[in-house]
Amino acid sequence: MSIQKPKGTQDFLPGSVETWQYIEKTARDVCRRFHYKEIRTPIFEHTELFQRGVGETTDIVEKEMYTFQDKGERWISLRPEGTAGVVRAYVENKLYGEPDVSKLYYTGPMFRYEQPQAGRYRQFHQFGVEAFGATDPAIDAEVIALGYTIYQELGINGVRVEVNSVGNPASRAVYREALLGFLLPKKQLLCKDCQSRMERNPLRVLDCKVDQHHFIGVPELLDYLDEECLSHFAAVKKHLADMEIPYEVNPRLVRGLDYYTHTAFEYKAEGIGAIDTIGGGGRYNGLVGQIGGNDQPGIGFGIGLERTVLVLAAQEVAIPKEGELQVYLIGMGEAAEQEITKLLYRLRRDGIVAETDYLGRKMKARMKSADRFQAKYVAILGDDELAAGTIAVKEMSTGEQTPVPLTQLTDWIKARG
RNA sequence: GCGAUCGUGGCGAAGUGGUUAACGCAUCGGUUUGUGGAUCCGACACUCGAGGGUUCAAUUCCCUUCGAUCGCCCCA
Repeated sequence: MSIQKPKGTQDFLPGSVETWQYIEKTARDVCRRFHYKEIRTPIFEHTELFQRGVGETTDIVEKEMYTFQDKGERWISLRPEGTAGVVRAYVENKLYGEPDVSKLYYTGPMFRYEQPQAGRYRQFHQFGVEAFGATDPAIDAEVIALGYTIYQELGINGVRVEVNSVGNPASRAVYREALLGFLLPKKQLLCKDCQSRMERNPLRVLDCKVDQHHFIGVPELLDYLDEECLSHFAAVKKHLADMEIPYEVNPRLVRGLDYYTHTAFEYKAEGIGAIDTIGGGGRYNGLVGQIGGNDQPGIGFGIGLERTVLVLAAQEVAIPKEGELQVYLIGMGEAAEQEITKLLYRLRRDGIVAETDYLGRKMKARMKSADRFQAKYVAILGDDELAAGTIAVKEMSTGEQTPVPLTQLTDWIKARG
């Protein structure tokens, strides 16, 4: 039996990889204008980084990481998300010593051992940004706007931005108690999932899809935020409004990673199966300190690229094509073939996308190839042309054929486009 | 981790416990020994994800395993 790719991984073949390039190019360009710089960090890190950063009790760290011991008996994990590694690099390279806010972006593969389903893979890809060193709510809004702009410029419609504040650890602890006080008497009425959520992460109970009617009168997190949290959240919303970023406050938006404080947000889209979150992030003011740096605030998000691809496909967004074949060369006879080798290389160096036949096929088959490649022109060189020092150039869309001096082929193609 | 459905040539897709595994698309060749996108003719699966079992006989029945799709949990 031939070897198959590991479960939950994908090959990105020519024809679909262009979509990925389009997303990456667009995202990079938006980051450039927002003045974020790329950072590249290892795909694997010490396991401890994720235990400390993502949170020891999260599902991700508890049961979804690809963890192994290397030959030096170090515990290593493939990164399950992007933030922890960037924070580590920020601390290790003492970027906090720089006078300005560190505004970084990254893209690459992440790994989680999960059951694959629509929009979920074991190796998946994220594009993310992180901004360190500022607590100004304007940065929160900038980060949210950046992500929104990427979706806009990709040509995706109907992306919803949901925002919330999860407060600081102190106010969240108070809320947690109040919430449990409300839920405990109703515990038997709730679905099985919620009963187990109550123990592991009570805030997530509010996400429940079956039992919403039990939650009438439930205490809301926003009511438990202190003055500082509230004014920060208000300022974020003000900045979003100033930029005319459409957003909705979702008081029940809770994120799955432990490190979030204050601002939490998600980007949502319809039509890609059971999953609707295509990106998400938030502020993490305690994280840098936990990783071992001096305590700098930070905020960021991650965009799920597989999910973005699904949305682009669902909305039938046209992907701009690049590198289309301009000319297909055909040489008939030994002398002509020799000349084709030289001509082909010269065209390519001159910036023309050029191709020829390598299967020794007949004229008709070569024409078919050129047609399949959607070549703009076919240039045919035989004994007659060779003697005249020209090449017969056929424009495929019109069928019109003209002799062009061999030395002028590049200029002729460039002039005609 | 749990559940459902599925796995036949490059792709899509029929099929049956038993002599040659439909068909469509694509591909290749021919009709035209230097000209594509149309038509016609022809070629193209020692084999039905893998392993084992039942049977005189299995692609078709059973088990295991691998994978895919979708959903739950969780998340991007």
